[in-house]
Amino acid sequence: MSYLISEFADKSRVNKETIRYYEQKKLLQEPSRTNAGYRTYSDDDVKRVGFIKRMQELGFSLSEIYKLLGVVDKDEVRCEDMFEFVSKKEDEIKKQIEDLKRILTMLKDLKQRCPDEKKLHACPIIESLIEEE
Amino acid sequence: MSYLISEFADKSRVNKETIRYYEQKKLLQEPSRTNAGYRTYSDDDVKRVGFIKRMQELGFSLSEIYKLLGVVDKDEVRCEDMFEFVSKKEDEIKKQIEDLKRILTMLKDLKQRCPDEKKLHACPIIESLIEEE
DNA sequence: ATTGACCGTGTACTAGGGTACATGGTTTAA
DNA sequence: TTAAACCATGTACCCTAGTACACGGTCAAT
Repeated sequence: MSYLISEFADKSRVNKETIRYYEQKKLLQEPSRTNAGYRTYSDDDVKRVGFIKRMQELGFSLSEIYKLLGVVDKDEVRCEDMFEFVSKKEDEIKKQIEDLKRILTMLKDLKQRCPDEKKLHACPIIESLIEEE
Repeated sequence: MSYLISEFADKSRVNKETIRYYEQKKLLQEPSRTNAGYRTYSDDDVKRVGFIKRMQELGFSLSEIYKLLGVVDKDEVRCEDMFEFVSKKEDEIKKQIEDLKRILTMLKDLKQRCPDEKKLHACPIIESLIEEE
């Protein structure tokens, strides 16, 4: 099974420009080519894009995914590396959730204490955010 | 206490280019100037930049912060629909928290697949992310 | 033989949040 | 008075994660 770029992109559920972009960013290895120079791809490549997309959904940036793929490609995959990588991300996400909860509280306060414009102009929440050190 | 731009930027812990950028984006009002045309700033301006930075950390974009600063500046126009603005932001944040919690669950699931003695095994995280649905 | 649907490359564009630099004026100290 | 260390403006450039063209080659069918 060998695909040209459009079919490959469809199978991977991304645009073909994105495929070229991933190649440029070295997330995909240089593909083999037909005599005419057309890129050709395999089912393994489809899996690789799937991996990239899943990692993205988990909140990893392309450069983080690049690092991980580098490890995968070198076959130096130690479970420990991946475990640490995921653990670090977990901490990041936990912190983000805590921050968002704090804002939520602040927004609720703002709505309750300053239900109209007049009160807004002397809103103690904004004041306290400005004063805080 | 009046500062030239470099001292002000240092006190606010941002670059002086960022100060000019914020001025351009109307997050900072036009500063007063010396005879030579040099911008001068006060301690209140330092507090204002502090507010901007704190709000940014909490996930607000500069244009959202601009709107919120309308309260501080007692600007009727920017304060219009503040209640709706805050309500909308509240919903957004709630959704973000739900998304992040979902991701957190997924990350935890991934970690649970790791064997106890991590160095001895092929990584099940990579395997489960690379295999198709 | 020509049309249309592919493919290739390179470049430019998006938004958000800045950063860097070129060119020139001002202030301060030796 | 001249050099360093500021300041001004404007423009170009960086990143992220792509998207959109323009211009040209290739291939299959009519």
